Amino acid sequence: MPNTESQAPTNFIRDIIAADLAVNKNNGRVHTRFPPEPNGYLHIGHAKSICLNFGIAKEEAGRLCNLRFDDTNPVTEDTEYIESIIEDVHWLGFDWEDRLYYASDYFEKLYNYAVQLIESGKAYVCDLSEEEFRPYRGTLKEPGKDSPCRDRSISENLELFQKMRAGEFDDGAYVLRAKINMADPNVHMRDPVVYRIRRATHHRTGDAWCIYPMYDFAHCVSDSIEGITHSICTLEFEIHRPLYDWFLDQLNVECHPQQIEFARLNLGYTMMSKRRLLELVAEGHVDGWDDPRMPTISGLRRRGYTPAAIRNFCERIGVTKFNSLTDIALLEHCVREDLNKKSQRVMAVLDPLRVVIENYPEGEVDELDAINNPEDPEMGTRSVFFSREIYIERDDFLEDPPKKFFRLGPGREVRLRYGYYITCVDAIKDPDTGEIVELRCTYDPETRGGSSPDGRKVKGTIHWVSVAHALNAEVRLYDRLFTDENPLGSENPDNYTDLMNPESLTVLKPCKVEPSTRDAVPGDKYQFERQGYFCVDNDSSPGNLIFNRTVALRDSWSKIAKKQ
RNA sequence: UGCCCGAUGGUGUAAUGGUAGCACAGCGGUUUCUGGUACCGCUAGUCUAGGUUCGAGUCCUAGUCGGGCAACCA
Repeated sequence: MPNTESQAPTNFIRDIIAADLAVNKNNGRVHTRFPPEPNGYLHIGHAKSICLNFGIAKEEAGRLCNLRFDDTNPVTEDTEYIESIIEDVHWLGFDWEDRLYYASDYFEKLYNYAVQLIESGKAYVCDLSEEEFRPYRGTLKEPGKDSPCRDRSISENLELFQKMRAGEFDDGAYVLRAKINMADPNVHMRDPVVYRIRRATHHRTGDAWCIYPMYDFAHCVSDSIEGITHSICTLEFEIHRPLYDWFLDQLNVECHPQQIEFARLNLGYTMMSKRRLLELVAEGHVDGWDDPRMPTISGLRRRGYTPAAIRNFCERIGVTKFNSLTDIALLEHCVREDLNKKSQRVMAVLDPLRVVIENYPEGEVDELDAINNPEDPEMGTRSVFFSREIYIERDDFLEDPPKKFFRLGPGREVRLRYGYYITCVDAIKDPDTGEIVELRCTYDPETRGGSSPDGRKVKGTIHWVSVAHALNAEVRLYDRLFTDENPLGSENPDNYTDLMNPESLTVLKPCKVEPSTRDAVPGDKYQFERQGYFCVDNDSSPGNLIFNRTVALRDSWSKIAKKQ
């Protein structure tokens, strides 16, 4: 079935696949894979790759996409990351059926392929240490020179490699190198390391191995083993492609996938480096991988983003080979668009100002009808409770309202959403600070439900919550994590923590929310009318409601106010 | 002075030799019991110089600018 969510725009990778299909390459098969290393949590940049790889597979029946963990470096990898990655890819809405693989599953095969390489004289065991080898590698401009071990006999290489596996040498004492060309202008082709000795307990194979294959060898062979047709990766691997092809050519395998590179996602005011993200977590600059300010999938989930919004974003940004910096406003647009259609509306007062309706009888309660979602009548209606004392938003009242301010002011009339028209008759101030502590208003009983029999118009409608019925809640407002659009793009990328936004988190407490949210559970999403989309946080509980602001509503008043 | 890749409005992208289009952002308007949504309109672009062609964003040449590459990381 074609993708019904949106007609996916074409891109150069789809074009390549279409061209391959046209000449019946791979017998018409299309098989991709998403190959994360389990050394960190997935971020929105990985979502781009996931949507691309799984998206291509989803396009037509018979196409497949594997999930494969590229777990060849036990030092940095962990099962915690495996679990989070599996959860995140599923949450995004993709499925690999029974094709969950690990490069570590192929360790034995990989070893045998390495032996094959040695036997054909294409690899040798080198006893130069990392440091000793450095001068042999040459520079970007100058060729390297051959290792003294380069001409070791095949039988000796075989024996040494076997002993490497058997644990007879110290870490780093020997490596297996591909015998390619020390003068190649591409430094990755200058006899790259294929296997290194590393006594580290692997999260899946334990201590079964003390030698581990390098990426360039493990990755192409793993792709080949799985019958991958199109091996899609990011631009920084472009320079590795000749090596990818070299290994598969030497090994004479039946499946030789085509590596295709695309530009990774860069998003403004955040960063996509797993290493840097890990630092933010480890150094306590954020609350964890799922801190709602993080660009991780788990952070976005906790923030209230939906899988559909993220998938849609990934479609819209396109796929090219050009390094770009995507405007965060596009991501925000995508969540608003999705949440607007789906969210239950509710009234919540974030910065409460008490209002007494002087002519409303004490002790009386009115039950009013409110629409749950004007975008979706099927979501029905609910009751909101009105009484003599209510809270309104502090910034919905101005003592000296400027032009075009449609809300409350002395002597002004506004509509309470789904309620009555009220007119402000007095503003009571704290005698010491001058701060307004309470408003005195009157209501027009004829305007119940929000319209007047005489047809008079009010320009403003404001949200409110009955004091007697309001629930207390904590509300967490989030802003961009960095003050710089490209925090790692400065001259000194190491100082990125200097660029962190001290106001990225604002906690509001106590806020006043409608009683209909009483039983809200983590993950529940609401639109707080006139304010934004909010999501119940993981820390929330029935007696202690906590909401995260996913994204604010578009606010044209703030633009007008700024201009004045 | 090495190798690889790239260049289209402010941003992200489309146009496969034939009217430079879409989305976001910005600006203006209509509708509205959310200053939301929806709808309408406006602003704004082919890195430069040559060449091929009836015709070039697209092909060729030269230049300019940007990114990547020298881990026993992926």
